Amino acid sequence: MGTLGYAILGLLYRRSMTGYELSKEFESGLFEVWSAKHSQIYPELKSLYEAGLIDYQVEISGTVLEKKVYTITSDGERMLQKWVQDSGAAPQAPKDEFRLRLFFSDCVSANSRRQQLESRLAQHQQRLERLQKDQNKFEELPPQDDQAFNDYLVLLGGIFREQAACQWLETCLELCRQRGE
Amino acid sequence: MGTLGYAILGLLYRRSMTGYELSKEFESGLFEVWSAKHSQIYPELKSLYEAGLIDYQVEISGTVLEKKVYTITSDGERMLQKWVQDSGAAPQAPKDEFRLRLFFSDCVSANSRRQQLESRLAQHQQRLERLQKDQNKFEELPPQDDQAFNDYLVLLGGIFREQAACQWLETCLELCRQRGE
DNA sequence: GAATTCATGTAATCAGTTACATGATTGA
DNA sequence: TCAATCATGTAACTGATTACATGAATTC
Repeated sequence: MGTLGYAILGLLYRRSMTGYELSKEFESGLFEVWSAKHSQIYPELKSLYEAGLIDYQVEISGTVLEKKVYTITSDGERMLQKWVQDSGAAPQAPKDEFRLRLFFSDCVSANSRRQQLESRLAQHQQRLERLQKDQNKFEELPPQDDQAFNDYLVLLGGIFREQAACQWLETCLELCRQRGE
Repeated sequence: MGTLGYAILGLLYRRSMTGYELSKEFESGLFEVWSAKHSQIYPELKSLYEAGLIDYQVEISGTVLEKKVYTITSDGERMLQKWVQDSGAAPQAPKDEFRLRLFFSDCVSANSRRQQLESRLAQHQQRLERLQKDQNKFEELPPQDDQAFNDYLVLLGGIFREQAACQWLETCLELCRQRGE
C-alpha cells in the first residue's frame, strides 16, 4: 500500500469523514506534509474498503444527496500503527528544481543569479511568516499524549525547514557579494 | 518540457556526454538535487533531439560498440538559459512521509514516537557528515564565475537542510522529555 | 573464463495531475 | 435565482520506477 492509503487511514483514525472532507483535510491541515486531489482519493477509498481497512455508512444530506461517511476498521488501525512505527531508511533527498537551476546558473550572468536568489529568499520569508503565525495560535505546549502535540512538532518541522532555506539563501547572497567586488 | 529535459540540457552544457554518462551524473554529482534512471533518460534524449535542442555523433568503442555522444545545440542553450532565469513561484513544500507518520503518531505510544525521532536523527546526522566531507574538498571559495561556485552553493543548501533537520529532531526530543516527566 | 562495467533500448506499472462529467444543497 | 460549496465519480495523460531484454568491452 502506498503512502496515500496510510494518510487516509490516519485521518480517519482521528475522526470519521467523507471523501470530500478528506480532500479538504489535504488542502488545510495536511497541506504542508502531504496532498491529494479528490480524483486520487475516491479510487483509494474504494481499494481501502475492498481491503477491509475502512468501512462506510451512507448518510443523506437534505432529501436525496447521498454521502459516504468512512470509518477506520480495527484491521485498518493495526495497519496504521505498523506503518507509523516502521522506521525504514530515510528516502533520497527530495528533488529540488531551484537548486537544480542554481547548479546550472553559470550559463547566465552573476547578476541574474543574484536576482534568482533574492526572489526565492522573499518567497521563503513569506512562508516562514505564515508558519510562525500558525505557531502563535498555540498558546502553550500541548500535553504529550494530545494529538495537538504532534501537530505542533510537525509545524516546528516546517518552521525549521523554512528558516534553513532563508539562512542558506542569505549565505549565498553574502558569498556572491564577497566574490563579486 | 519537464524538468528532466532541462537537467539534461544543463549537463550537456557543461560537457558532451552519452546517455550512459548522463545516468551516472544523476547518480553522483546531481544525486542530492535531481535523479533519473536510464529508462527515463533515453526516451527523453530522443525527444530533445527531435525538438532540435541537442545533437549527437555516433562513436565506436572498441571494434563495434556504438555510443551516441550528445551535444547541446544553440537552441538548446537558449532554452536552458530561459529556464534558469525563470523565477516562478516556489512549488508546494515537498511531501514528507516522516512528518506524516509523526502527525499520526498519537496512535502509538510516546515511547515509540521517541524511538522514531531518535532513529531519524541518526540518519540525518550521517547525511550531514557526508555533505560536510564534500565541503572540506573545497579548499577555498571558488571564483564567482566558476561552475564550482554553483556546485558549492548547492552543496551548502544540502548542508543547511540537514542541519535544520537535525536541530528540529533534537528539539522534538527535548520537548518530548519536557512533557514526558 | 568470469564478473563488472559500458552501452542502449522497451514494457509494464504506479503515483499523481488535469480535465471531463454530473447533480444536490445552501446561503446571499 | 444565482453562485458557491457539497458531493462523487471517471478518463486521459504525465512523470517516474521496476522489470525485461540484449550485447560489447574491460578487468581480474
